[in-house]
Amino acid sequence: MRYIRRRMSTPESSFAIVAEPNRRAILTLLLSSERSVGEIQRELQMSQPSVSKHLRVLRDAGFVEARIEAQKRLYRLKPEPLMEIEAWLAPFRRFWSKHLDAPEKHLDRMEEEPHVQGTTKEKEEK
Amino acid sequence: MRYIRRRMSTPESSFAIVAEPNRRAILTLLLSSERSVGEIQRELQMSQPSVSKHLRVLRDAGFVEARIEAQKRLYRLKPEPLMEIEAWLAPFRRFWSKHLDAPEKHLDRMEEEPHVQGTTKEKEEK
DNA sequence: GGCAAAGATGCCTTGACGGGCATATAAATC
DNA sequence: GATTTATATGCCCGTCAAGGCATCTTTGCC
Repeated sequence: MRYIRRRMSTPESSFAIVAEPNRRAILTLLLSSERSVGEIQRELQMSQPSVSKHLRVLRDAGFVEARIEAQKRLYRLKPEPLMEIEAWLAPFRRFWSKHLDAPEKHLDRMEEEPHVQGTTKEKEEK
Repeated sequence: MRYIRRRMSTPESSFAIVAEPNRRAILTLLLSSERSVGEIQRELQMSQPSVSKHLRVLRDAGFVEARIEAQKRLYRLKPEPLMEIEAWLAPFRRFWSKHLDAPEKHLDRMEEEPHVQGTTKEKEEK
C-alpha cells in the first residue's frame, strides 16, 4: 500500500487558489462545519463537477482535507495555507496601522498635487 | 478640466490582483518606501512595460497611488485593498486559533481513517 | 522647436483556468 | 452482481491575463 504523493501546488500559489470566487465561497462555507460535496453544491448552487474540481484544487493546495463517510466525502478546512497568506500580509498591517491613524494627511496631499489618474489624457470611457 | 472616473475593479477582485507574483513583489517593495517605475524595474528585474502594466492594475484597484516628479512617477502604497483581504481572512483566523492549540487531535484522526488523497486509486505520477 | 529620459499603451501570441457535459469510480444495498 | 447514490475525471471550448516588442506621451532641458 504505497501512497503516491500528490503534487502540492507551490506555496507561492496559495494566493491564486483563493483568487477564485467560488473557492472562497467554499472555504467560507466550510468555516461553520465540514460538508459533503452535495451539500456544497446545493448551498452554493454550482454544478457538481465544478464543486468537485474546486475541492480538488483546494485539497491539492492543502486548504481542505476529506474524510470518507459511506459514499460521501466530508470536506473540512485546514488552516495552514490561509496562515501563509496571513503571514504575507503581516508587514502591511504594520504599514497601514501607521497610516490610518492620520488619514487626513493622505487626503490633504491628494488635493494639492493633482492626483495622477493615468498619464495620458483620460479618454472617455474605456 | 473634468476627471474621468477610472473603473475601479470590484472589491471582489482584490484577491485576483494580489494573486500575481510580480505584483506582490512590487507591493512588498513599496512597503519600505515609494519608488519610481525605473527603480522597480531594476530591483525586480522586469521589463519596463511589464512594471507599468502591473502598476496600472494595482492603481486601478487602489493598491497604490502615484505622484509626479519630473518625468518620474513615484508610486506608493495605499492600505485599503489589502485591508479588505485582511477582513475576509479574519473569520478564518478565529477558526485556526482554535485548531492549532491542539494540532495532535488533527493528526491522530488522520492516521486512523486512511486519509483521502483522491478517490480514484492513485495513478503513478500524472 | 528638438532631443533625451521616463513611462504608458497597443497589439499579438501563448498558456492557464473555469464551465459544461458525458462518463468513469466508489460505496451501499438488495 | 445489478442498481442507485455520491463523487471524481476527461475533454472541449471560450475567455482572459501576462509577457514581448514597438511606439506614443509626457516632462525637462537646451
